[in-house]
Amino acid sequence: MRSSETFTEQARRAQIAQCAIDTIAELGYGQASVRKIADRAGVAMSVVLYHFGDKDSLIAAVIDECYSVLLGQMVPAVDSAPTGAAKLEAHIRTHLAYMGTHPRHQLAIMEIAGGFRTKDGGRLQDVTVGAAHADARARVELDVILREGVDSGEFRPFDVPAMAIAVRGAVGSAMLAVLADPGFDLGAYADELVETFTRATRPDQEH
Amino acid sequence: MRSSETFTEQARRAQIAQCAIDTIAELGYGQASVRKIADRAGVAMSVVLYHFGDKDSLIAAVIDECYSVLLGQMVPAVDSAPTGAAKLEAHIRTHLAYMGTHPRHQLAIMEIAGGFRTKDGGRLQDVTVGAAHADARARVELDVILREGVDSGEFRPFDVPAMAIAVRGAVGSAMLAVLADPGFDLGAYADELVETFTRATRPDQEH
Amino acid sequence: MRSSETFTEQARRAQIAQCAIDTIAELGYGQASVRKIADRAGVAMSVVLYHFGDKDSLIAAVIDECYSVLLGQMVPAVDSAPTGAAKLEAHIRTHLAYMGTHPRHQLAIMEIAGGFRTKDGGRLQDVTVGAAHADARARVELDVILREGVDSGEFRPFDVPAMAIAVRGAVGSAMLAVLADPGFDLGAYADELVETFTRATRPDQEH
Amino acid sequence: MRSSETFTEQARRAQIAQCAIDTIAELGYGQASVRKIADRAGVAMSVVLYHFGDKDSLIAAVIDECYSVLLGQMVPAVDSAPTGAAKLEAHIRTHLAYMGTHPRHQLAIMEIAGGFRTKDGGRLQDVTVGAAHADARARVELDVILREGVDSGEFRPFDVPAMAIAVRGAVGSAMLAVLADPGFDLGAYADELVETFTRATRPDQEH
DNA sequence: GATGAATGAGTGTTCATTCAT
DNA sequence: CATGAATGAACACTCATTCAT
Repeated sequence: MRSSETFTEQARRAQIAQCAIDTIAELGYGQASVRKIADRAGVAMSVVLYHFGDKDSLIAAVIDECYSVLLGQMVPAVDSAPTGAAKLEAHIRTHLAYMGTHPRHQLAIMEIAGGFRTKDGGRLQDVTVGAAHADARARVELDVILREGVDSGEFRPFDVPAMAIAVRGAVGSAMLAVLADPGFDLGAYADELVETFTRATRPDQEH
Repeated sequence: MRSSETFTEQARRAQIAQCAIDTIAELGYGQASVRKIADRAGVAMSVVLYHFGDKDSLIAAVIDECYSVLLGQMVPAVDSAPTGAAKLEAHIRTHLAYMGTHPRHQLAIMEIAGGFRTKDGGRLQDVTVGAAHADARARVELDVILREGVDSGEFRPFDVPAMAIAVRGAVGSAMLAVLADPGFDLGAYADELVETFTRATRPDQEH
Repeated sequence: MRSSETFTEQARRAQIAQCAIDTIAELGYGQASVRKIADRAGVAMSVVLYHFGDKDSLIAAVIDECYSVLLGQMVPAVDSAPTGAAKLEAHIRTHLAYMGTHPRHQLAIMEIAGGFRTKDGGRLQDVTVGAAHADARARVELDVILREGVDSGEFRPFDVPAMAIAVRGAVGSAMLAVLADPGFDLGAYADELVETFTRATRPDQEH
Repeated sequence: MRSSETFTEQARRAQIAQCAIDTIAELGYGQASVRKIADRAGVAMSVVLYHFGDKDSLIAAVIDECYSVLLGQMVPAVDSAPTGAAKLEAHIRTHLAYMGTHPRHQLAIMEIAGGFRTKDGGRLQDVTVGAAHADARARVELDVILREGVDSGEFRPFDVPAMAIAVRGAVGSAMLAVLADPGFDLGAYADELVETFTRATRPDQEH
C-alpha cells in the first residue's frame, strides 16, 4: 500500500525529471522553463511544482539522476582497474561512453553547471548539490587517481590539479564536438585521449 | 563633424559593450538583461537598444570585441613561431595569458557560447558570429597548426581534430579553475599544458 | 458506535479549527491557506476540506468557536450584573479578560472580520456568521444595555448607537495595543475604560 | 522640460495610486491585486509596476497619499486649538470629517494596516512606512495632547496611553459604522464623542 | 471514510521591444 | 539624437477545489 504510493510518486518524479533532462538538453537551461518541461511531460505546470516543490528542487533531482547514471558506470570500472594508468583510462573511457549512451544527461549537466545562477548571480559552486554521491564521486576523482600515480612513481612528477583540469576539459569538450557533429566518433576520441594522457603522464624512459 | 559623430557613436558603443561584458561575466548570460547592462553603463535602457538595434546585435558586438582582443594577442605570437610545436605552445600560452589579462572577456565568451539560444532553441554557431575575424581565426586554428605538424612529421601521427578538441578543452577549462579559485596560477598551468601536449604530440623517440 | 464516530468527527473538527485559529492569528487571514492550516494540524490538506467542505465553512467554524468562548464568559457576567452601569462594566471587563486568556481567538476574529471577502468583494456581515449565537449576543449587546440605562434614567441621555460604537471601538483597539506591546496591561486598561465610560454615561450631578 | 517630465510621471503615479486606493477600499487589501488596480486605471499591469517598481512601493505611495491628506486637515486644526481639550476635540472632529470627505482613503489605510503582511507573516508595525509625515504626525498624536493636558492639570489624572488607545479605537470604529450604514451621521457621532471624552477627561468638579 | 494527485486561475515580477516625442 | 512610457509575453509560484481510488 505504502510502497505502491511511493512507487507511483517516484515514477511520476522520474518521468518529469526525464522530461526536464530532455528539455534542458534541447533548449538549454535558460530556456527550459517549468512550463515547457510540463508541456513535454504532458501535464500541467502545477503538477511539476506539486511533485518537486520548486524549480530548484527539480533541477537538483535532474543533477542527481544524471550523476547517478554516470557514477554507476564509472565507479565499477575505475575501482576494478589495477593501476593508476588503468584507472585514468577507465575514467576517460567510461565518461566518454556515457556521452554516447546518455548524451542528453551529459548535456543537461553541462547546461545546468553553466547556466544556473542564484538570484544574486552566484554560480553553482559544486554541481552535485545534494552531495548525494559524494563517496562515489571521490572514488573516480581525477585528482585522487593522479595523485596516487604520481606518489607511487607510476606517473612522472607533474602538477596534479593542473593535469586533472586538463583531463576534465579534454573529456568534457567531446560533448561540444558531438553537438557540432552528431556523427562524431566518441570511441576514436577515447582512444586518442587515452593515448595522449598516457604519453603525458608516463615517466621519462630510461635508457 | 561627421567623423566626430562617428567617433562619439563608436565610443558610446564601446562603452556599452564593455559594460555588457562586465555584466555578463558577473551575472551570467541569463541574468544579464538589457536593463542591467544599461544601469551599469549609467544610461537608459532605450539608449542601449538605440545604439545596437536589439539585444542580439549587442551580444554580437560583445563577441566581436572579445575575439578581437584575443586574436590580437594570439595571431602575432602564433605567426612568428617558427615550428609547429612553437605555434602550439604560442596558442596555448597566449590564450591562457588572455584569461589572466581579460578574464571578463573570456567569461563573457563562455557565458554567451553556453547561454545564447535563438528563439527556437538553436545554439550559437561560432562560425556565424566569428565571421568578422575569419582570417585571423584561421591563422591560429589548432586544426591547422596540428595538421601541418603531423603532415611534416614534426608531430607523431594522431587524429588531428581529436587532438584539437582535447587542447581546446584543456585550455578552456582553465577559466573554470580561475572561477573556482581566483588565485589559480595560469602561468604554471600554461607550463604544465605545454609540457603535456608536447609529450602527447612529439614523435616516438628512436633509440 | 454512531456516537463515537460523531465524537471522533467532532474532535477532529475542533482540532483543525484550533489550528486554523492559531494560523490565522499568527499569519493573518490572507496568509492562512488551507495548506498551512493542515500542515499545522499535521494532516493532509484534503482532510481539512473533507471535514469542512470548503474553506468558508472552516472559517465559519472558527468564528463560531471564537464567539462561543467569548459569549460563554460574557453572558453570565452581564446577566448577573444588577444595574446598567454594572452590565456595561461587566461587558468591558469580560471582553478584555477574553483578550488576555484567548488572544489568538480575538486575533482570529479580527483578522477574519477584516480580511474575509466574498468572491465579488463583499464584506463579512457579522449578523450572518454570528447567527448561531444570536440569543446570547443579544443579551450582551451594548446597544441594549445602554438603551435600558438611558431609558431608566440610570445613564444621562446620549445617542445610544453612537456610544455603543465608541465603546466597541475602545474595547477592540486593546487587542492592537497587545499586538504592539505584548506586555500591555489589559487589567489596567479595563479599569481605565470602565472609569472613562462611567464618567461618560453617568447623569450630571445635581447640587 | 525636466519639470514637465516629472509632472507627467507624477500625474501618472497619482492616478494609479488613486485607483489603488479605490480598489483597496472596495475589495479589501487581500483582493486588491496589481492586475485589478491596473484594470481600474485602464492600463496594463506592467505599467503599474513600471511606475512603482513593485507592489510594496505602490502601497507605500497609497499610505503616503492617505496620511498626507489626513494630516493636512488635522495639523492646522490641532495646532490652532488653544487648550488641551480643544486640541482633543479638533483631533476627533477633523479625523471624523476626513472619514466623511475621504472615506476610501480611510478605508484604504485601515485595510492596509490590517491586511498587509510580510512573507513571514510579520505585521506592518507602524503604518506610516516612509516616516515621511513623522513631524506632522507627532503634532497631532493623542499621547502628546493628552500628556500635556494631564501634566498641566487641564485634564484629570488618567493613564495617558490607555486613554489614547480608547480615543483612537472610538474614532476608528466610526468607519465601520459608515460601512455598515452609509447614512451614518459622522457629525452627530463627532458631537457625541467629543462630549464623551470631554466628560471622561475633565477634572472632578470641586464644590 | 480518507487522501494523494492533479488542475486552472490567479499572484507579483522581469523582460526585450516599440513608439511618440 | 535620445529617452520615458508603455506593453504583452513569459516567468516561478500559490491557491482552493475536484476527483479517482
